[in-house]
Amino acid sequence: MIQAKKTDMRREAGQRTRDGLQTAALELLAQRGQEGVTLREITDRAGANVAAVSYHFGSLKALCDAAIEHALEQYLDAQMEALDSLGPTATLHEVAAAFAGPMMRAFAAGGQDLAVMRTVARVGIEPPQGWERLTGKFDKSRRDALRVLKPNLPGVDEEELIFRTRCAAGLLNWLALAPIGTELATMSAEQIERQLVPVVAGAFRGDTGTGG
Amino acid sequence: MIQAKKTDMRREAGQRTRDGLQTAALELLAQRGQEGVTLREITDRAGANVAAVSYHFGSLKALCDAAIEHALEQYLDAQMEALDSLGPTATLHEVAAAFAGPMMRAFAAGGQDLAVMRTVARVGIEPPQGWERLTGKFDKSRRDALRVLKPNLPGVDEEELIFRTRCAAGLLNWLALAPIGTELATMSAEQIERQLVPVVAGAFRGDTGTGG
DNA sequence: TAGTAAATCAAGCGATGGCTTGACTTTATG
DNA sequence: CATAAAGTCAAGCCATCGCTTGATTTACTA
Repeated sequence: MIQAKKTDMRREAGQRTRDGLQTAALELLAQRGQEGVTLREITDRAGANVAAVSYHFGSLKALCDAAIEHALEQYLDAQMEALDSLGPTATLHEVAAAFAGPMMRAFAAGGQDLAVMRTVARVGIEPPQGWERLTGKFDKSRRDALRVLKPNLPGVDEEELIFRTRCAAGLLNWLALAPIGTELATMSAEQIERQLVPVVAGAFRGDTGTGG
Repeated sequence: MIQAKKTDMRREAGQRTRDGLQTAALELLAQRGQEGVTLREITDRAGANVAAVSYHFGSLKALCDAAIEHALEQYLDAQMEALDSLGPTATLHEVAAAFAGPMMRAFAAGGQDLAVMRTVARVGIEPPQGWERLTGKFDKSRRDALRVLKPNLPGVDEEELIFRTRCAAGLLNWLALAPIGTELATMSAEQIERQLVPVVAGAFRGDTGTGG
């Protein structure tokens, strides 16, 4: 009989192995980057055999690509959602809080969420070659930031606004990777926000030294 | 006879090999980090034999440590000199320009100077274990920055000032490593300064959203 | 119960890594 | 010239890397 879908234990176990491999890969990518990840360390961590990577993903690189792409998508979606939820009268401080929100929440949460951020940050330094698939999301994220930024900084032309947005994003990425990030991870969400948001907002606003 | 010091060709050639190895190591460290550096690529680039590294430095790690320490010292010295040359009435904009000066000059100069900056930035993410020898210089650099920063930001307590200084340093490091840095490297020194200094100064100043 | 496909496993292959070795060349010294 | 020190070199050792293979286990199907 067809019996439609009684849970197939084989496929379920396979999915569990796949997820375990991807999770282990994400953690190693977060703490050591693409060059510091080895097949055997991933499989040890996931409790799987070395051949499982080839079987489920085809190659180590394909597994890392999958983990990276998932992490990037997760981050960009969270940031776009935060920016889109801002009203048209949002202050620069609120824009900065939304922009840095996903990163700050990851610091407070730790664990997998923080691993996602660290992986995303590493990709910002060493972009894998097949990441053009996400170019559209990157563009939308930047457009969202510019849209909510412009009303607050009418005197700054778009080129500089783009530069400052990239600087702010880079600063957040740096915090995720550098030792200072592990210090932040021990603070409360409120403490993080109180210290970090003014810095991001200040970077957006800029200080030309000419305007009193 | 004693003959004091007639140039010993053997020692001179050895020094040339040592310098070539260290330079090649620095370039590879700058573009691939500590994990992406191989003995054979260094020796190929330097035109030396693989055994030369063991002979002159003891190990690959010792060579990398020497190259990293030299780069760190070069950067910290340049930044401290820039900060020390500021008068007591320096504006926040001038402080930011001095703080970011060595990095901006390296972007404009490219080549070895930029490799030094990239290596320093990488160390900020993956600190080697034997770098406690330079702790004193790091401390002095931070104290210098705080000294020239305080008069401009009397309302900000020291803890936040330290945080903002680390953020600003992190931002500069990020620019050195991320793709945006290669874009900066194609701009003139004036263009770089005009875009970057306001961002750094803004990060120092902060924006709490409470002060109009 | 026999058959089958999904998944797992131990073992090993070829390539590459850091490092060592012993012979060789070069240069200064008596 | 003979000796010794400083440096360079080709070759190889051993570990680890990504990946493959053929056998085996597991869970569903007819």
